[in-house]
Amino acid sequence: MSRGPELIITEKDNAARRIAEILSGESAETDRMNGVNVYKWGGKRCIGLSGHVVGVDFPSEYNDWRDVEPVELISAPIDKHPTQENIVAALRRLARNASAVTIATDYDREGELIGKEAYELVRDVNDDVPIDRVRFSSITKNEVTEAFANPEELDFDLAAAGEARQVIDLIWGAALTRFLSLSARQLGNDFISVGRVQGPTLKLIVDREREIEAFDPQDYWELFANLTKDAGAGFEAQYFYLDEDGNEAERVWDGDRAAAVYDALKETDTATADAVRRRTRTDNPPAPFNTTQFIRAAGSIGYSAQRAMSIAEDLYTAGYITYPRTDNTVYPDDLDPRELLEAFINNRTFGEDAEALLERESIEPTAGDKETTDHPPIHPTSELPNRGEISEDEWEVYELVVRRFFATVADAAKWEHLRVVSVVPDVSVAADGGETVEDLSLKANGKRLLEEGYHAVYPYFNAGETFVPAVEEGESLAVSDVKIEDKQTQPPRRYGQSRLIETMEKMGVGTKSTRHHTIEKLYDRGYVENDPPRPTMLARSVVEAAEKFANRIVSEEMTAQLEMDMQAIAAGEKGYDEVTDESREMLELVFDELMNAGEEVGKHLQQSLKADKRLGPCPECGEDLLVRKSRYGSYFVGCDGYPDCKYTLPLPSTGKPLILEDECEDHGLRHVKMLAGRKTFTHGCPQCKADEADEQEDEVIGVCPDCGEEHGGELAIKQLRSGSRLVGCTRYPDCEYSLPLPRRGEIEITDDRCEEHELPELVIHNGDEPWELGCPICNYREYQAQQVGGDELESIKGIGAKTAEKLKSAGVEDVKSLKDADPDELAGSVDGVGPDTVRNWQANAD
DNA sequence: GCAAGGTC
Repeated sequence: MSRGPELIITEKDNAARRIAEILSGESAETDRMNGVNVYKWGGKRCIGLSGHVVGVDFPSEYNDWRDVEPVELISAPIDKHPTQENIVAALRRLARNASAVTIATDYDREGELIGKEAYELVRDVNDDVPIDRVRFSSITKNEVTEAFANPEELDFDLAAAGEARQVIDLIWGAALTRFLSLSARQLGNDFISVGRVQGPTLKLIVDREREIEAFDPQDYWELFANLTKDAGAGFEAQYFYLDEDGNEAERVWDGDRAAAVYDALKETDTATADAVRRRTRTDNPPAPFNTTQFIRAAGSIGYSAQRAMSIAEDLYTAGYITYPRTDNTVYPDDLDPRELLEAFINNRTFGEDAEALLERESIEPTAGDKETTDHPPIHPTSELPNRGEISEDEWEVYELVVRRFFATVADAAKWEHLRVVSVVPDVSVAADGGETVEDLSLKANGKRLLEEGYHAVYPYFNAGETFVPAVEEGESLAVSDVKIEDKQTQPPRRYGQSRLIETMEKMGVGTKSTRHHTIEKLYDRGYVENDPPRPTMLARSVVEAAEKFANRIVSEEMTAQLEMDMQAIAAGEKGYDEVTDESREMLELVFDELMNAGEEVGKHLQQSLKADKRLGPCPECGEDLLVRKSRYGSYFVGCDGYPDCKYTLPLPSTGKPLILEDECEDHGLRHVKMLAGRKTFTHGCPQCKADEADEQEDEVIGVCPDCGEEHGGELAIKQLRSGSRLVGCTRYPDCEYSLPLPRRGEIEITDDRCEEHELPELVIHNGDEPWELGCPICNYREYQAQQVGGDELESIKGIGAKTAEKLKSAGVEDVKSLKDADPDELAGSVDGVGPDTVRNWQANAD
């Protein structure tokens, strides 16, 4: 047995650092090995992996999609190989002479598998070192020391359950993806993918679109009247009746009847308050954040799922919030809410709220339904960021997390609901050729916030009140302002990103760490566009093909079945081989059907791909004009009749084109929008844009500074056929001098001239405020000067204007000198900055 | 160049 150090292996660097701190009593030092952090103290070494450091895949001879029949993948061998070479190498080096190894990966199924992967890597280089496993549900002193005092064994059955999932996902995903891609001849970047998680997610979106299309809107009417008590304030009440089942209904489906009730109400002066009901309702504070609910809340303040998670990950890495990937909605016992609140009392933004919360005698946090053992619900840590140090977006998300924590320890709110039903008795209603005498009912629901409770600290929920005055039963109310609104039933709404993630969670599809990635993947694959995501024709085709031949891959059943099998493997009731063999057999059956349908499926997919690019008829030959991509990566409009028809139209050079539903009335072409993040804009009909440019004469405004003297080139305002405008040389393409101009607005050429460049000052008229752009050369120079250069401190994540100022006064002027600085030394000379923060900046600068 | 799952 070797007498080397004892090695501890965690799932990620962050956990390694914290565990080392706890076990060493903060005396651990950081070493770098192959670019990986290794924490060392006494005879111990602690290294963090990066999740899975090995991956499963087919051997390289299966790499060529055209050489291998997709069906062959079902029985192909599967290899495990390192995917994070440097970490694997460091781990091997440390393991070789370790005297003991402890696996301390996350306490969940995937963590057990990651632990087994580490186990195998250790065993490769060290046959006899004892390997333990420790389990703890949060990285705190008590839990960690307790766990390390009572080490356990690795659970190989649980890890095997995870391995079965890996293999089944790989085989089904790879074989079917290759089959669809090959059949539609979509190889390279534009392959057509399916998988156990993306399949059902895409089907959700496609199914909803089918419902929307099949929806048959129904007309109905709603009636309202204003009721007034004495001379007091009026309130709105809505007409209702009892339907066949005796339920209250507000929608009137018969137009004649609606009109008759309207006429009758208009003739009415007074109604009588018939039933007044007052109720107090408790409005409990929300449960702690898990990933899904966090994404949902961030969505309600305008962040996409992807963006919200990316910000949360940054806040986590910086140490301001806990781990953002969690299913847990119950705070662990070791979280002392009082202590955490105290960390906020001196903060400008949160201090008052924290103090108010602390003033109460008891603090009882809320709890959700799910309690897991790997990570706590998302909550702020006791380390607070300076507002100026993080970006606006980061601050907004951070505030959301802080306030959610506040809400979970705040009091319930109390509402008073007041319902007033008023009746207009014995009204004659003339409809359907007859006349009836009936009582017309009007109802109003008011609500008033009696106790603000958690709303005081958590303003993200609607706490709006509806006013209805105190009315006594039998009281007489004046009727006025009778209104009738004609409406239509609406189709179901498309899933937004956060609703999609919630639904995936409910179906048990994907995990807290992957759901937002899956949605992003659907965008990347060209299956959905826009936000909320809308399916393309390709997506429908893929779902249709799958429904017909491989329904499992688009059904949530596959995950449900897999989950059961994994539990059986973990419980020792089923074997890994049994489960994977069964799955292989099922896929064989799928391919029995699929093999004969390749051509048909491929044709259908190709038609849909074309439909997704179709703009409308070619003016020269009548075939379809399609959005195409040039060899150089730019987009243009070309004819499907190519090479017989060579008609083309240009598209703007920025962004990725999205074909809109609107169609140009003149040319029958769909409008185009260019997606380019913040610079997204609508291009419109490309034919109109080209025509405009053809009609527009270039307007000369001065002499070209590059070639004017030598060749007499002049500067002119030009409108290009691609829709963009610029100031360019009349000798183009011999002289390429150009300055950008805004895409929109009318350009006014004033009589004022710039003295330096002898060009007229320009004014852009777009909307209310004219924009004085000035001399185009000066304007461009200013614009360039404003762009933050690569050597500016502020280009580093985590450094805002204020911090940059402080750093400069400490003698750190640019990125290079920051990277060269000694963290401890620099931290000593800048207020409110610790050495770890400096290290973070240095890492971000790379 | 396929999946889904970790982590960054």
